[in-house]
Order: sequence, then C-alpha cells, then structure tokens
Amino acid sequence: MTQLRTHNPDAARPRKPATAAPIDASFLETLLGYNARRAALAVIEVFLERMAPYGLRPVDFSVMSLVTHNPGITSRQLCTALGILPPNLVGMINALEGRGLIERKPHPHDGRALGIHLTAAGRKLMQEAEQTAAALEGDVGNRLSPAELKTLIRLLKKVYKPG
Amino acid sequence: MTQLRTHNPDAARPRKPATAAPIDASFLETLLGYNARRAALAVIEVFLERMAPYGLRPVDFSVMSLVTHNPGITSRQLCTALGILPPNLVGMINALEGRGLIERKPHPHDGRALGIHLTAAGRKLMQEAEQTAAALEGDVGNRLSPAELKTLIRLLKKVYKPG
DNA sequence: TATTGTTATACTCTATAACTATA
DNA sequence: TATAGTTATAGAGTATAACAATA
Repeated sequence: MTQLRTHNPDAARPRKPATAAPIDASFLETLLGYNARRAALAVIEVFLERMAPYGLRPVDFSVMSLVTHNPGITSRQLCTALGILPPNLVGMINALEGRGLIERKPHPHDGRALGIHLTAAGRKLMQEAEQTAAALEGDVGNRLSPAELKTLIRLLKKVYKPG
Repeated sequence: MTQLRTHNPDAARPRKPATAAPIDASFLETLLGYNARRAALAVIEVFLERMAPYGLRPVDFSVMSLVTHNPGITSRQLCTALGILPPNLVGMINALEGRGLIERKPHPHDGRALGIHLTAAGRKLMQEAEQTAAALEGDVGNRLSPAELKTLIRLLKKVYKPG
C-alpha cells in the first residue's frame, strides 16, 4: 500500500506565531533556485491535499499520467521521463498494480520489457485526478492571472528543458 | 563535517542513450507544480556543482546567507525563515561551527536563545560564495534574457509569498 | 505555562551495487 | 556484451515526541 506523505505544512513553522521577526532574506530572494524551490514546495503542498482522496502522491500522479497518455510505456521510459531511478520505481509500480490501477503486459517487441497499461479502474481514477490537477492550476490563478501563469510555465520550461 | 550530497545527475538518466523514446508528457507540462519542481532541480544541480568548492549545500548556503545579512539571528528564526524543523537544524549549525564559519553567542535579551554570527573565515567564504551564487543567475541567462529572469522571479514570488 | 535549543528516533526519498533474464 | 527489471541496502532529507533551561 502506498504510504502518503504526512507533510504537515505547519511542522516547520513557529510552534506559536513568533513576535514579528523582520528577517532580511533579500539576497536569497534574488536567486532563481531559491524562489523556484519555494514555489514548487508551495504548489506541491496544495497538490498533496487535493490528491489525497485519490491516494496519489505527486510522483504517483506523474507515473499514472504518463501511463494514461502513453499506453504500454515501460518502466525504463518512465524512469527516463521523470528522473526516477529504476530501483525506486519498482515499489511504486507494484503498489499501483496492487491497487488495481495498472497492469503489466509482455512487451510486443522486447521480451525483457513489460508494457504498463491502465486498468478500467485506473482510467476512471485518472479522469478525475487529472481534472483535479487542472483545476488546481486555476486556483493558483487567485494569485496569478491566466496570462501570468502561462508566462511563468513558459519561462520555467526554458530553464529546465534542453535546447 | 557536513556531508555534501553526491547527487549524480546521470544516475536517473538512461544507462545508455536510449533509442529515441518519444514519450508524451504534454499533460504534466501544463502543470505549474511539475514545471516548478523540474526547474528548481535543474538550477539546484548547477548550484551544487558551483558551491562544492565552498563545501556548502543549498541549505547550508541559505543558513549562512541569512546569518550574513542578519547577524545574531537565532536558530528559531532560521527555522522559520527557511522552513526547517529545529531538530534538523542542530546538526547543520554544529557542522558550520565546527568548520569555524559561525559562532554562537549568548542572546542579549533572551537567556534561552543563542545569537549566531559569522566568524572572519565565514565572512570571507560568504563573500566568494554569494558572488558565485549571483554569477550563477547570469549563466542561466544563457537560456533566459535578463528581463525574462526578472519576470520569472517576480512570478515565482507571487506563487509562494502570502499576500 | 510557554518557548529555545536539543536528543533520540522513525519514516521517506534518493542513490549504488549486483543479480536474472533477455537482446 | 549490453539492457530491462528487480533486490538489497546505504545515505540524505524530513518528521514527531520529549527533555532541560529559561521566559
């Protein structure tokens, strides 16, 4: 069974609202890495809450989404696409298969590999889960306009995508 | 002694350049969280390389930078500002103090707390390290224009900063 | 009674080495 | 010889509970 991360967002916060500590973090806030990590953690925090009903952590969702849009994808391809190491994927796949969300079938062209497919239950789950994920984007739009969100994603891609 | 993360960037990549796997990740790439995490990891990867000569992981650099710009800051304040849990900060502080980069002095107004200050060695190290960190921003500018970088950071702040 | 700093500890995440079956 | 999938295991990151000293 997949163990969902507890991720208590208050855990790293003051045990009691502190007495106004005007800490100067201005230098750190000029750094792209610092801001990108902070933003990623903030979004992932909301993601964790919204996906908890589906029993999907971000990485599980990513795997399921790739299987959804690439039926028959192999473990090897999942690892490459998501930057996961093969030994660390095994448990996730086993858990998802154990939940009846995916199934492994022999690969048509390669006897070593196994193609991963969604089950009917997996398809049903992902229809809702992807809708929830898309809706989450709109909710961040409480802080960002649709145009800003589009710009932000475009610039983030420029940072991490080769070429 | 602070143990630097190995973080072998090739570890999660194909053991041999794969035979062109045209995986469709288009849905994931519409998600802010996915893109933000990918971008953060890409920048942090470069950060790790550049900061290795100083023996500073991202979190060590963040702590040192806050101490630099907030002399006498307490552990408690560092934890709040960086989202670190107190038990997890202790080892970092001890390691930095053991390297002679910081020192703890009694807090003027609170007998429970200890104010953290840079040593001369710490000041010297951070002068170079912050310069290196700033230069790293310019190098990402190989992919982003200065204006785009500025926009990107502004939008990232809107995502994670309250208000 | 509450907070700072700390120890001990557990759980998750990420990484390496090595094995098997197949190519 | 090389690759896909797997097992075992080690290390780093993150979490909770509980304690002493001070407020």
